[in-house]
Amino acid sequence: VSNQAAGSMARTRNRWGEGERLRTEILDAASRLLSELDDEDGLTIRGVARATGIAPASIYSHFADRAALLDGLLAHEIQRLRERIERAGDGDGADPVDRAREQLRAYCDFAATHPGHYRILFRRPSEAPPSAPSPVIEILSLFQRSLERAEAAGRRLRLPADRAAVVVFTAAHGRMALYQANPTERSANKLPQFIDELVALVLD
Amino acid sequence: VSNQAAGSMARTRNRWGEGERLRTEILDAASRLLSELDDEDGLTIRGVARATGIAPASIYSHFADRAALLDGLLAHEIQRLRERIERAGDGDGADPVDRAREQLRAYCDFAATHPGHYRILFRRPSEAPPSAPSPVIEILSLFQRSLERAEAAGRRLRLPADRAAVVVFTAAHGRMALYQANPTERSANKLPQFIDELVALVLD
DNA sequence: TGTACATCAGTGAACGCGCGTTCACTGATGTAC
DNA sequence: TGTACATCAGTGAACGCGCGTTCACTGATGTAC
Repeated sequence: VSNQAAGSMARTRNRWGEGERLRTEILDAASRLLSELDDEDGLTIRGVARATGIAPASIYSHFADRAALLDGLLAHEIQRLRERIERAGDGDGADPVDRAREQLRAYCDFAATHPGHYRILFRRPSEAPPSAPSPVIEILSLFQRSLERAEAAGRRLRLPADRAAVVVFTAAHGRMALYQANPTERSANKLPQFIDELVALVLD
Repeated sequence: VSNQAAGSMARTRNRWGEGERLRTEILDAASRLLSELDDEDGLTIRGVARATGIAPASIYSHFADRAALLDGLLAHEIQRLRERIERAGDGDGADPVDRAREQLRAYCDFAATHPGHYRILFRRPSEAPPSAPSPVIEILSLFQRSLERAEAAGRRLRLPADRAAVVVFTAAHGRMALYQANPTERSANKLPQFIDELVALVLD
């Protein structure tokens, strides 16, 4: 049974004690919607309810309000991206620099193929105090750890690993933001070259 | 006479033949609004009209619709930023690398102090065909020219100037986007260091 | 010089719409005795 | 085993709101004769 279809498709309600499953269904539907709209403005309570196949009021059993829904979606997407990057770094090739490069590729690939999901990652959660670190910092840490492993394996960096990670991560993000503002095929083709140059720049 | 005040302040209408002046007033009011909201969602026809001190219908004499208004605002802000960067590069210090660094500083400073204006720069204009270059490319070109001047003055780069410009610009943009998602004082204090590292990375 | 008319800058009221949120509810499934 | 009741998952209708856009208009300033 598919829930992604519009109106006519009836949803079978969850069984007793399984009400929490709807939370995941809502997030999945919102995620699907985000990939079509590629813009969080279109992510409305009513729109998500339509995409999930439920009544708008049903959202409120699982999220306090629209802001909480977007926060939940952000956490959902951050986790998806983190898993992808970690998997990309698990390659059996022993060279830690190659693995860091693979992680960078996974990051850029996610941004290129899921622009809507990517954009939401940089939202500041609404409930969090201004002092709390943005969730994207988690992603930055992944790159930092990879560079530290490369250093531990004897590769020399031109900057301390934490600073090099900031350069690599911000350049990748900036590049993808630029690509999203101007997604030409020519630009997409140059992405691998960009990644290679970026890694080469921080290596000694 | 100030137009920035709310309702009670009456606006004196422009004289015959000077109707075009309202266009600028609208863009200025929208720009002011953008710096308060730091979010383009809040930029509504009615909101801009309120900030300008005119009736919503009056916007339509100068902009076809809301999308055209946002396009006009984008062009307005791009020009402001370009002027700042060009002025920063006009320093009397002869060293072209110092001048490039100053331009980069001006760029980051604009992003840090005008987050709302900065964010709108990466909007894709609505009327433009998908093949048209995004207006931010203009800014990228400024950095490329600076690096080419440095090369012409005998400084060696680790990458061709056009590729180095992409790295420098995207890293700066990514860094500022990260800062906006997570604007801590600690992060702001490290900005000069980041800029220095970035310039050093592309130099041989 | 007067006067009829055109043009200009801008308005006020109304339209239909989709939104976030609330509230009393329904019907199925579990539990206590 | 039956039965009264509690709890669960989820609904339908309604609310008030601000939005983009349209339309016929107003009053001041210019121009033709």
